[in-house]
Amino acid sequence: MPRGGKRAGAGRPKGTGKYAEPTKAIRVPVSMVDKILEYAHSGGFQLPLYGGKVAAGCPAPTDDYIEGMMDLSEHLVHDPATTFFVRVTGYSMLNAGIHPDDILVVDRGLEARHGKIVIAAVDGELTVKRLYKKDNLVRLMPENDDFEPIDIAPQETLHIWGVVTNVIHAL
Amino acid sequence: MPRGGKRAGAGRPKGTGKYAEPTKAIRVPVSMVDKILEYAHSGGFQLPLYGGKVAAGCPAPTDDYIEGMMDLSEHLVHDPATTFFVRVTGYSMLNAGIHPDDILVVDRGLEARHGKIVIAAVDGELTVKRLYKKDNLVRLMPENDDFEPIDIAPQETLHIWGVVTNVIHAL
DNA sequence: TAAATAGAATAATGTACTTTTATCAATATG
DNA sequence: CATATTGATAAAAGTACATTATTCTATTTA
Repeated sequence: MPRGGKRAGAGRPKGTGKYAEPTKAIRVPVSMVDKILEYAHSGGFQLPLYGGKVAAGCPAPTDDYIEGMMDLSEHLVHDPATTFFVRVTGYSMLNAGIHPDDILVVDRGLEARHGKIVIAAVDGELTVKRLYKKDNLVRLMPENDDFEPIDIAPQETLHIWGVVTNVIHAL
Repeated sequence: MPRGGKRAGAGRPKGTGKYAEPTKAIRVPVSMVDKILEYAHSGGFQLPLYGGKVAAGCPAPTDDYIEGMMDLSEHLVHDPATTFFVRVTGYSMLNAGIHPDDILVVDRGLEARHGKIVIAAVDGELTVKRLYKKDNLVRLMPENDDFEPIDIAPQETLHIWGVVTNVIHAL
C-alpha cells in the first residue's frame, strides 16, 4: 500500500550535495581533473584575510574578524599571460627588502619607468635593480652600499624583462 | 556522388581542442564555473619561474631558461585548512623585513617554537612578533629598536594564532 | 500510542549520447 | 594540371537522461 506521497517538504532538500549549491557539468582536461576537483572543493584557494583588530584574548581565528577572503594567485597575478616569477640571487637589493632566494612576481606588461624595480638581463645573468632613467642616462641602481650602479651606455640596449610588483620572502 | 570516404587520416585530428588533450565532463558548483574554466585554461595558474642564468643580451623570457612552473597558492599554502593571511599594521618587525600593509602567510598547524615569528592576539590586536620562549619566560620580541618586548606573565595565557611562513611585500 | 519501516518525492551526480567542429581526400571545376 | 568544393570521418564539446542519494511521512507494528 502506498506510503509517503505528494506533499510539501518531501524529497531530498536543496543544498545537501557536496557543494551545498547547484552544480553544472563542464569539460576539463583529463590531466587536470584531480587538481580542478581539489580547487573546486577548497573554494578556489580562497583563504581568510585578517586585519588588525580582534577581541582581546581571542584564542583563535574566527569569522568575526575576517577582512575578506583572498586567493593569492588572483591577488598577485593581474595578467597570467605577462606574469612570471624570478628567484633572487645576490644581495644587491637588500635595502629594498629583496633577499637571496626570495621569489619576485614580475609583470612584463608594465612600463619600465624611472624609479621602478625591474628585472634585466645583463651579461648572461638576470639582475634585479631599480631603474634610473633621466636626462638620457640609463642606470641600474642597486640598493646596497656594497654594490655599484651599472651604467648603460647610450649605444647599448638594456634588455628589461619586466617590472617587479611583489616580493615573496620565506621566513 | 560520394567524396571523402573511409581512409587513414580522415576525421578531426586528436589534440585540436581547446586543451590539446582529451577532456572529461565533471560537475562543479555553478558559482565557480567561470573561475574554474579560467583556472583550467591557464593551466592551473602555473607560471614560469626563472633562475639566475640566461644568455647574454637575452631580450625576453624564453622557455630555455625556465627553472620550472610554479603555482603560488600551491607553493605558499601547504594546508588550506590551517592557513590564513594577515595584513600587517605597524613597524615593529621592520628589521625582519615585515612592513605595514604586507600580507603574511600564516599556518596555525605549525608548532609555535622559540625563535619563530608568530601571530598573537594581544589586547584586542593582532601582533606579529618573534616568539621568545626559554627558561619559563615567554616574550614577544619586536625587531625594531623603537619598540619594547612584550612580557607574558606566567599566569597569563598567550593566544598564538599561528606561525608566519612567508611575507608578501608589494613594491 | 510510540517507534520502526517502507514508499514516494526530489535534488545531486555521473555518464552516455547528441551536436558541433575540424580535417582530409575524392571529385569537380577552370 | 592546379585549385576549389564537397562529403565522409572522427574528435571535441555540451547537454540530457538515467542513476544514486537523501529526506519526509503515511502506514505498520509492538
